[in-house]
Amino acid sequence: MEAILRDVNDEQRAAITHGEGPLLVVAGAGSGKTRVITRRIAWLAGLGVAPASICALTFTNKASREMRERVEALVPARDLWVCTFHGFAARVLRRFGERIGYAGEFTICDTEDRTRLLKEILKELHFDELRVGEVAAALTRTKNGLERPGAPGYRAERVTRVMTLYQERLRAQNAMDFDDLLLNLVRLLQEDEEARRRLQARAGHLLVDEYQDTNSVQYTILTLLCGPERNLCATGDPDQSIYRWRGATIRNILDFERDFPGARVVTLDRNYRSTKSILAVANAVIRHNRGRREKDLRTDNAEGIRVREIRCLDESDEAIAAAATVGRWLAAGRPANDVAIFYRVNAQSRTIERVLTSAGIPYRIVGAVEFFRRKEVKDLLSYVRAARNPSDEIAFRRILNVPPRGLGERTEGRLVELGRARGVAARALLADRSALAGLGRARRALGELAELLDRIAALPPGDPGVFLETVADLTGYRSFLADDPERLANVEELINAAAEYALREPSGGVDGFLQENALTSDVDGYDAAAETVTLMTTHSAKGLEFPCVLVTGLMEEIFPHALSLAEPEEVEEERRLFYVAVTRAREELALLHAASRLRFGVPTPSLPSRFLDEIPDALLEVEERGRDLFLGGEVGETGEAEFQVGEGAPSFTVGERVRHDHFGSGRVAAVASRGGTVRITIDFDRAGRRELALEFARLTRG
DNA sequence: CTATGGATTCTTTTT
DNA sequence: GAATCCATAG
Repeated sequence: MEAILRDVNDEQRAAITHGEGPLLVVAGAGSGKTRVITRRIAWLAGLGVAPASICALTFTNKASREMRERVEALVPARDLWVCTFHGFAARVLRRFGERIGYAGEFTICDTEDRTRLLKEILKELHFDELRVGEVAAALTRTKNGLERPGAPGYRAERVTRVMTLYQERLRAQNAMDFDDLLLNLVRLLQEDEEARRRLQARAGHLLVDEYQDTNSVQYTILTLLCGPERNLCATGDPDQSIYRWRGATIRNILDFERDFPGARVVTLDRNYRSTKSILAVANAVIRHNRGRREKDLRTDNAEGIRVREIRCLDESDEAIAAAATVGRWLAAGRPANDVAIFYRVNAQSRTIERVLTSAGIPYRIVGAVEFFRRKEVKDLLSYVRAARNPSDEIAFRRILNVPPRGLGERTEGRLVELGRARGVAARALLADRSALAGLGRARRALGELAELLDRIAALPPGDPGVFLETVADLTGYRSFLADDPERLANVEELINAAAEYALREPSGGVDGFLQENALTSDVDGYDAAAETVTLMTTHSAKGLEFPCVLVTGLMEEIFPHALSLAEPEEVEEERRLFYVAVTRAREELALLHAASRLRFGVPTPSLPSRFLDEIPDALLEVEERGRDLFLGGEVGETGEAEFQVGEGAPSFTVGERVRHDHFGSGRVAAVASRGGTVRITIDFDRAGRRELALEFARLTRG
């Protein structure tokens, strides 16, 4: 018990040890919020609350994984539910789905599946004037209960028709999209009293992280789930609300006391993460949001070094500046995983990657081209889906002609048409010889496909690793990809991921694996042990912290993003996003922007972000870059970054005396090449032994 | 039916 | 610049 209350302040203690009834923890960035939640769970367990009646919900997989790990460090957490809202819904619906009309092995459709389906419907109905993106947006808005009443008109009517058809098609395939998961959970909780009672027991103590990001559907889930006991502990920070576009309403957190009368409210505003310099920047910027309760984060941490603003020429130059800054940190002896680089949109990562690669700086991207969304991975998984859920037409049509077996558009169209006419899934037709009679030459190939799918369907579903291995084998997918080693490697990685899942969740089986990866974008924590710089969007950075942070692309129309500029409220959300970025940093923070950027491939002048103007000059150390200031980097004729390291990095021999800007003088103990970089180990006279990246260390002899 | 190249369109952020 | 769509040749 003592461990649970070690190193906590009065407010944190109050939250951790709060008894029954609703509790709201308004927790500023870096104020120990996760610590409070995890210890509160441990505290409850210590009081004798059964772990099986504690349930902690988060928004991202990353957050739930971290929370689970940290709880496990305190108490045995096997029976505890720690998962995302969507994960929770999927798990529940897998068990109770048939009570609201879904078969057990329903399919979860991702964004790509949704886009495909919508596109097809638009084509079918000849609604050429509607764009997929527009309909998709309307769909989510509607499902999240935010569609404004709006003027009913010809266009809106058509959108509604598409949405209705979309929903029917999903239903017919025994499939749900992400939004349906939550909606169906609401339906289950509302309509099925027994299920509700059982789930309420499961959520005897309900904890929700990032409460400011809940939307109205999630809010409904929470109120239904926490039942009359109302043992709901919500934590959040209005200043970090960044999912308005997904329907999140700050109202939920602002109205907590009204929604849950008698709630206790604890405010944590002491920051334990960042230096004073960094917090000053964060406070200065967020102050510009209106309609916000005045609150500054305070800290007893050191002043620290000033936040750096780096003015660059263009995107390549910005990437070079980022690499050079990272290089300096590495050279100063920081491990690479101390460092994170943030950007506003995923597309920005490409340039940075290129430069980091040529600079030999190891990096890892969190959530970019998501592993489970890659073509080859989705193809193989579609075989599994089609075999496990015979109604899954999206999956079936995806693999119909992959690898190519002479079944083209025509055949696909006929199959679908025929299926619709008979009211069965296209795949079911394969079993029916007479149905195929009119299909001419394709019949033979279809027969073979039917046999293949039957064989897959007959495989034991217990071990997903073996299952996928066999699927890759039976489909001939490997030889199909024979001359594409990168994709082939992805296939192997998928099989590995399945095998790993089998070890982690022995009872999950291939269906559990399907479900998990539908809700996971990349192979998280895949090489967590590796010493690498982390690249990610600012959205994915929420909840994390790093000693050294670089925020790139601080230009108008990027950050804040162009699409947010029309609405003041959306600009405020961008500002909160920037606030999130800044408050991730513990010790060092650099803010980068460029005078020019590529827009649809055309160089376009760009202004520094308004957020930079909101920071008082005195808080920033400005680094101005120009052609002659490049630290070994140069913009080549192609506009590509060519990162060269000085005059060819000088070589040193073991035993030689060297000098370093920061660490002073010392003796070379070892030189080794690792992962494309030359690492040099030096015994410094005063700083002790350090391993540095030679190319960035800027060592001199003597 | 497939492969190809040229035209077109596109851009937030996540589950 | 890149991904996706579409028309045309093989």
